[in-house]
Amino acid sequence: MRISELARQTGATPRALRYYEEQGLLRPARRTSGYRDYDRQAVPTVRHIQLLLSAGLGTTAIAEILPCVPDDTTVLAPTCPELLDALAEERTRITSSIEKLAAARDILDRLIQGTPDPS
DNA sequence: GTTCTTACA
DNA sequence: TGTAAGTA
Repeated sequence: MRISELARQTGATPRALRYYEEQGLLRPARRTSGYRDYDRQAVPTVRHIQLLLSAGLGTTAIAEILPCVPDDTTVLAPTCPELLDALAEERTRITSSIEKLAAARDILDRLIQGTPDPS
């Protein structure tokens, strides 16, 4: 199928699909016309990419995880240790971000309420 | 008409 | 990422 068809089936814009390819997330074949030619597997693969993206993972992390996922998989289940490691690392990063944001929020709370800061 | 690449805001 | 330009 061509790019617009894959876009229709996944909700991703053609722009995003080309970007995924640029990031090494998709490797569509090429027609003699130069048009990208995606196979059916591309649909679930793009859905996996979207899921991982919404989980906060970057394209580089996803590029490492994708090869661990059987392309015919419906639900993304941990298949190889690399996948678990990558997800665990991302979770650590997210936890760290949450802590920093919470600290920033606390500071704002004190400023808003005019409470003297603990230092 | 659709897609491609490149480039800019 | 959206969009415009100039092609194939």
